[in-house]
Amino acid sequence: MGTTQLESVPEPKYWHLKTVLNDALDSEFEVGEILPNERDLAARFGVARATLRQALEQLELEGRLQRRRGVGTTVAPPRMGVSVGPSANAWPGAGRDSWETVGCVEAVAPAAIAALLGTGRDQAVHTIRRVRVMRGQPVAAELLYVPPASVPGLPGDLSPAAHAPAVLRELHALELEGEDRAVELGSARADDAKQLDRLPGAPVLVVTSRYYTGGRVAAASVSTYRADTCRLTFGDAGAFEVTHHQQDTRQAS
Amino acid sequence: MGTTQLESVPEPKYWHLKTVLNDALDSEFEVGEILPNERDLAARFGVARATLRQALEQLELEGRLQRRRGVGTTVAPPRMGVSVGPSANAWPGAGRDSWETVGCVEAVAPAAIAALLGTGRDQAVHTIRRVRVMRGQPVAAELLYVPPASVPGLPGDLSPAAHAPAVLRELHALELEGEDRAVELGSARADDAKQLDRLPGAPVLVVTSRYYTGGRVAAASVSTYRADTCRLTFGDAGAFEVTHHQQDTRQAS
DNA sequence: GAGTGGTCTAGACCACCCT
DNA sequence: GGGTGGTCTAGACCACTCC
Repeated sequence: MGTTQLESVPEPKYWHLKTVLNDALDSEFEVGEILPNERDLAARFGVARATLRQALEQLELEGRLQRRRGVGTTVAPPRMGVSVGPSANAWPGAGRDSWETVGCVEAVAPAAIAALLGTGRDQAVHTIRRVRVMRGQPVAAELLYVPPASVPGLPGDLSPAAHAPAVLRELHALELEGEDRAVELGSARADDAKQLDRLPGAPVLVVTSRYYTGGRVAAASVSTYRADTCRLTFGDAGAFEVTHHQQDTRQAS
Repeated sequence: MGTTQLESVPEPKYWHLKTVLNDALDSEFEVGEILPNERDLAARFGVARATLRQALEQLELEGRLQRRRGVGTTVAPPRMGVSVGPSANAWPGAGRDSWETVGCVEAVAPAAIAALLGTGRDQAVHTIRRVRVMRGQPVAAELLYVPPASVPGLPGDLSPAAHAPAVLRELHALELEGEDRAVELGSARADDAKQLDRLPGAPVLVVTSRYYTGGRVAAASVSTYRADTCRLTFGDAGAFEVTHHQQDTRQAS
């Protein structure tokens, strides 16, 4: 029959649009520059606004664009390398790590956290809420869980303001023996989104950490990183110093 | 004035829909069970199909659902814990790690990879394409780059079939001194998507690794993991053995 | 061919930011 | 108030899978 089936896979419009815009961002725009609004862009490319938005959403997911309601769409800077690896970090809150404590309560943790800690179901744990800031931007919201058993020397009468520092101080006095970590994709809950200056549902990288001492889990944390602006770095050798976008590091084989 | 402004923040429909569906998945469905089709679901909830799809997309992003064109929407099992940490892995390809080599060429790497390796711009490197399989499913597509300088003992006359094993064998003979790693969110390119059994643009976790020997970068890799089905684990203590979804580990403070 | 999810359209209104 | 992105609608057609 000899049916030549070249071009038999029509590329979706939004996909083609995305590559066109991606190339344009490289060649015709500077970081921080604002793009034309969505209605104009859609008209210029001859597509519906929803189709254009599909392309913009992907580019935002990949960290190429930043969109803010009421303001506009701007070209995003390269992602920040954020160290979450072992070594330098040591105990959470140690070192000058640009974390800000937002709140601290002693409450019963959800079942999944209790499983992480290996504590009983209904046991209260110290719960510290913190925000990580880099270059003036919030990059992560975290909940740090510390069972009372891990900080036996903690005074009983603590003002809310003194609570978190005291727990962290006691924690740092222990010897850190090891760390566990997991990363997965999630979407920002309303409270995290607010602290990350994003809308609810924004894509985030959820980092779950366990800190060991004496063969037991002394603390655990769940950190929610902005997926659009952050590249998480692990490893003893320190953060990458790469100035390229991840797309550039991938090619067909 | 005393204007009570309760409920002044109307939740988007798709967001409310998402939580309703999420709860229903926990209580009324089993893993692997197929949901009603999108048109029926939309009608049942009294919303447009596009609105329902927005909710389904988020749930798929969070690993709760799996959708396949022409088939339907099913309830996804909990994400697989995939170890990408140091230690056990050692050199890429060492150990019984369920990687399958798909191809191998010697070609000039893109500029970003050359920067990662610290090699010259136009230098050819061994490029090995591999796929990682777990529980019968492809979970990652990888490109492993090895400069010829790292494998000086490599024979010159290699058949395509013998190329990749020979490069890996030479690599494993070196002493691995350290590893660097970074994780960021991306969307699957067409070629990766095909090997991951997903559509182009599907969300992926891109892991960029550098392997050191003799104080230099001996190899580098870019691995593309399915974000919907994988939870990446790091750490010396081995993979987490958590059976909960990440949503369950997060709560308001 | 019937049924599924994926793409696309052309509109509308809303929430938010700025001036 | 005017402009931006965010949400929502009610349709249509396409690509794919399975019977």
